[in-house]
Amino acid sequence: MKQVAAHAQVSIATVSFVVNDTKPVLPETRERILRAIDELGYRRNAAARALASRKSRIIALIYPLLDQRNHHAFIEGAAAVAARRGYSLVLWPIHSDNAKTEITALIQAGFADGVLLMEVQLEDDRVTHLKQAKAPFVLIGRTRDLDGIDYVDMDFERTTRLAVDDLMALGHRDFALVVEDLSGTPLADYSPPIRAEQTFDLVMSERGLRGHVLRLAHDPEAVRSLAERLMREAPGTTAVVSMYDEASVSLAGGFRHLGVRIPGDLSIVGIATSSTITTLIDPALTTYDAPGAPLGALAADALIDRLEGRDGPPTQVRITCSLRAGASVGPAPRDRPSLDELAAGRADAGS
Amino acid sequence: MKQVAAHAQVSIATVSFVVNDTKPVLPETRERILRAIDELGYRRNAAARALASRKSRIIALIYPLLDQRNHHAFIEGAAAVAARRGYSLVLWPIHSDNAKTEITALIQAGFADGVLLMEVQLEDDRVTHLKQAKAPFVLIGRTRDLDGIDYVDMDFERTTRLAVDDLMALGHRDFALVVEDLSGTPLADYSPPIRAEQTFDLVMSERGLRGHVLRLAHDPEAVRSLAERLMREAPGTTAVVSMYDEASVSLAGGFRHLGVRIPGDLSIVGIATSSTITTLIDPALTTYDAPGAPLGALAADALIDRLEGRDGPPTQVRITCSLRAGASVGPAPRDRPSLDELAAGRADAGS
DNA sequence: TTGTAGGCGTTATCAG
DNA sequence: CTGATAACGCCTACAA
Repeated sequence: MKQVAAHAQVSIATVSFVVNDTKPVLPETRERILRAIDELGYRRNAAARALASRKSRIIALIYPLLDQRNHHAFIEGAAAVAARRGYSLVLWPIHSDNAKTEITALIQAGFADGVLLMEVQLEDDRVTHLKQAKAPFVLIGRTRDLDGIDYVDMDFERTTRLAVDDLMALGHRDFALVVEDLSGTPLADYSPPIRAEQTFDLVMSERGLRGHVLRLAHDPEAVRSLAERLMREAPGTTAVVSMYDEASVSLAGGFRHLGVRIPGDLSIVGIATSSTITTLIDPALTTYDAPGAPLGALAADALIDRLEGRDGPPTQVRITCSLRAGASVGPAPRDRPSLDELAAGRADAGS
Repeated sequence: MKQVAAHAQVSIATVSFVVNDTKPVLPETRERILRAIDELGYRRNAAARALASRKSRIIALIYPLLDQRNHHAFIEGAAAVAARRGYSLVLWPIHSDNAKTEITALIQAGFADGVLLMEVQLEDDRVTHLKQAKAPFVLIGRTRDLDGIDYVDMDFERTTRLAVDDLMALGHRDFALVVEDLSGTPLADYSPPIRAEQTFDLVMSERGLRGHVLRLAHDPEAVRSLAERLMREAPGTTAVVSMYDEASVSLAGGFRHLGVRIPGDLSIVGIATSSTITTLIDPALTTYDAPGAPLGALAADALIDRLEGRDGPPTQVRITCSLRAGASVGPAPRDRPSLDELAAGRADAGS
């Protein structure tokens, strides 16, 4: 910086002013400085800057290591906004075991100015730590207590209703919902499946529909045999709403194998879908896609707003998943035999 | 730090010595200092430390945004090693468009001491930039020119041979290989599928086997119709080696639907498998799993070694994928009709 | 609009 | 083994 100042015949302070755009500088001086910067290939030192300004201009996205979800779209959305606003988004992998230490270290060391937290649980220790450390943060997802908390989230309630309504309009009356059963895992308190299930139950009773819930542990064998299970537990089902992408794959494949036609005999839709695997299902799954990129962008914007001193009411946004047409949905079949009879019949024909 | 020094009645220098373990300190003084640190809840400031020592103790894993691969295991391996050795691993999302700017910024700004680079292409601009910026780096994957370069990689050659050999031992003589066709994408020059294909061709001719290669673009329709395509192009195939997880899912599902029994009529194995989706295939896919965690760990270790001044020959490691048994492999069928005849026969029976 | 100068919190060198 | 103290590179009142 000294060299740049000398080269442009100004003081080092002036260089700082143009580099940070923090004070007005005559166009010609600015020009001279920029040229000097360019010629000398100068880049400001992040550590020194952070030390002097007490701001790192880094936002940390706490990156859940225990988890196999697909966060790509979300990260992209957040990274784009961060870049546009002069921040760096950094993914900080932490184990939930030592969350406390790592989070306070992250903040107290001044490494990050603020935090984006994903895979939020209804009661989430990390949120407590973040509050204690007085770190600005924005949740992706929701805790039970949302008072004064910035968050962005998918609107699972509306998405669930939307999916059911669309299927109802096609004449379906017998529903099943597939959700992950996370009890016993570190994500036991993760709310999306819980909320989807509650909404589903509610809608079913409101509309006088039949609804069966399939909670499915993250266990290959359980997932693989899902079609058989549905057939057994709710053979009258004509429409399945699945919030578990891998299960959707298995379900479609399993029924196809059993001779149940999709969507002729059974309609399937995915909700809150984030993996591309569903496009590979045959027929391609109709989904209500998770709005990953917009959520990431909103979260980053909200956080940076806070960092830059915007106060006011918390950002609390929910986005409904949007429909991506596939070929797995059709009108409710008339007088279709139960799924097990159907499968048995087709099996006879095929033997 | 001043407060801690006062509280423990030593100089601030001494505090630094115990905090960094950089000079011998009397056990009792150290004890006093540690206690003071604890009582005051002191944590050293990352920026100041980086500024004074000219080291950030951060290693950046350049995180490919364009890509949907599953890097979880790898990241976990690297993060664990980094933590153990007192470094922070940070994932730095960059678009390949402005790779040059972002990489030099990352290094010149002193943000990271070194870089881990994944999804390496045979000719990779980012490597050039890294060299220019004189940044210590370790590749996960390989460039064409490896002279003096630290890298860790999967051994696709040996893995491919291994898979073929195991299938040969079961009597298979008619092979097909499924690889991603990345031409026309930003990853066009990504070497794993290229090398697997070359090895496959080589092994086939060495052993006098029949081998058919299916290059498959990342296109839902193409993936979905894979079984039909194989049936058409290489109806004599009895064993498929797939390096494309999504395609494996589609293939297994497709053949099951066509009445081709797995593994009775056709064996399928996955190689370099990194997603858990293959466990959901029915029957569960037999795979040679990508050694993500060990590779990540090795890469991080190699990088930190460099950062800490170990010189000597470059780390150049290749790890072969290890077998995870599934139920998709069996002995070669005797006198099996061609796949299309088989499917036609079963379809007749079923209609 | 620009310059001066005092930190920012640590590390590291050099004495003691 | 411990203590002073000069950097580290930049930001930011405060002056001019």
